[in-house]
Amino acid sequence: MTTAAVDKRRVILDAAVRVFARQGFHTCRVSDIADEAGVAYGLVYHYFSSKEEILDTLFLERWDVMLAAIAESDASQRSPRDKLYAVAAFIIDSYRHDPELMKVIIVEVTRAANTFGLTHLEKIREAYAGIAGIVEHAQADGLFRSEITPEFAAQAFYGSVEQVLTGWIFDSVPIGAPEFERAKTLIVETICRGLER
Amino acid sequence: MTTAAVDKRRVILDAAVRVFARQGFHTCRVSDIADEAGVAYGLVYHYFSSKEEILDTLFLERWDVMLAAIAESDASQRSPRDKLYAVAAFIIDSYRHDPELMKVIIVEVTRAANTFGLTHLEKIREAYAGIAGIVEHAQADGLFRSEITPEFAAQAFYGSVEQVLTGWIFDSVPIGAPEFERAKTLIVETICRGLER
DNA sequence: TGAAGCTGACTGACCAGTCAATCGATCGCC
DNA sequence: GGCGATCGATTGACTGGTCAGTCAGCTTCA
Repeated sequence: MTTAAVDKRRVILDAAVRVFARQGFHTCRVSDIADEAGVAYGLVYHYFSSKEEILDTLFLERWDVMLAAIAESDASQRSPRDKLYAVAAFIIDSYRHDPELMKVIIVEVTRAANTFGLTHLEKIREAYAGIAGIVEHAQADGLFRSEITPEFAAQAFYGSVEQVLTGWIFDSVPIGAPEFERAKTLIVETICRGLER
Repeated sequence: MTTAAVDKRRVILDAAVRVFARQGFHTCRVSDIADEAGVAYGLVYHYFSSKEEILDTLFLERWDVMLAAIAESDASQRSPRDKLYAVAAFIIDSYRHDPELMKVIIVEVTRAANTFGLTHLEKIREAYAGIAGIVEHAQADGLFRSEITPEFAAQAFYGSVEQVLTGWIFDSVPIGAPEFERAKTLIVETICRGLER
C-alpha cells in the first residue's frame, strides 16, 4: 500500500465503474473488470470478496460523501431554498464530475435496492431523511407550508433530480456546463415554489 | 384458446409477475415461473421465446394503456392541473390495483432500460413526451409559466410520482386508500404550484 | 527468508433454451 | 357412432455454455 506504486485496489474500482456503466452489473463478468483494469483475474478476489462487494464499495464511497453534504447543507444558516439548491448542486456536480459512477449508483444500486441486502436501503433512506429534515426545519420556521409532509417533499425533490440524471444517462445527448447549471436552478425553482408559503 | 379453459399463457404471465416481483428478473429462474404457474417448464417456451420476452410483454401490456391514458387526458378539455392529476391518478391506481406488476415495471424495466434493447427506451420516452405535451399546451394557453421547459417539467413530474411509488415498493409499509388519494393530491399540488403562473 | 502482491488455469454449480415424446380435442369419413 | 388422422398443447429430461470463486504457486521487495 505504498503511495508511489499504483494502488491496484483503486485501479480495480475505477475499472469496475467503467465496466458496470458500459455493460451493467448483472451482465458483466468479473474477468471483464480484471481485463479493463489490466490485472490478473485472481487479484480482484485478493482485494474484494465478491463481485457485489465491489459495487457496494463504489456506492458507499460516494453516498457517504453525499450524506455528509446534505447534513452540512441543513446545518448551515442558508435559506431552505439555498439548502436544497446545495443538495441538487452536489448531486448534479457528482454526475458532471463522474457520469459513469453516477450511472452505476443510480441504475445498479438506487433503483435495484431490493435485489441486494438491506444495507443499501437503509443508506438510501438516510438521504431522504436528510432532505426531509431540511423541509421540516423550513416548515418549523414558517417558510414552507405544512400541508405537504417532509417525507413526501423529499421524495418529490430527490425523484425529480434522479429523473433528470436518468434522462442524461440514457439520452446520450452531450451536456455542457450551462445545462447543468440550468438544471439545478429549474429543479429547485419548481419544487421550492411548490413548497414555499 | 377456448373461453372456458384456462388460458395458460395468461397464467404464465401472472405467475411471472409474482416471481419477478419477489425475486427479481435476473435472480429468478425460468423454472421458478413454471413452478409458480403450475405448468411444465417447456410450456413457457411454447408461449414465449425467451425469459426476456415475458418481461417485455408484461411491460408493454401495461405501458401502452398508460400512454393511451396520458394522451386521452391531454386531449380532454380539463385544466392542466386536472390533466396532470389524471395522469398521477392513473399511475397510482395502477399500483394500487396491482402493486407487484408496477414493482416489476419500475424496478426491472423503467430503471434498467439500458440493459435491454432500445425498444423500451423509446416507449418510456413517449410517456415523457406525452406529459411534456400537457405542459406545453398549458404554457401556450398562458396557464403555466414558460421559464421551465416542458421536457424538464415532465421529468420532474414523472420522477416525483415514480419516487413515491418506489418508496411504497421498498418500505413495505401497508398503504390504505386515503394515502393513495393523498399522494395524488400532494404530487400534483407540489409540482403544479411550481409550474403555474 | 518470509510475507504480501500477484497470476491465471481450473472446477463445480447453475440455468436458459431444446427436443423428442405424449396427451387430448376436433374432424372427416365410412 | 365409431375410428383413426391431425395438430396444437403439454411434458420434463437433457445439453451446452457460462462464470463466480478457488487455489497452488510464482514474483518482488524489505
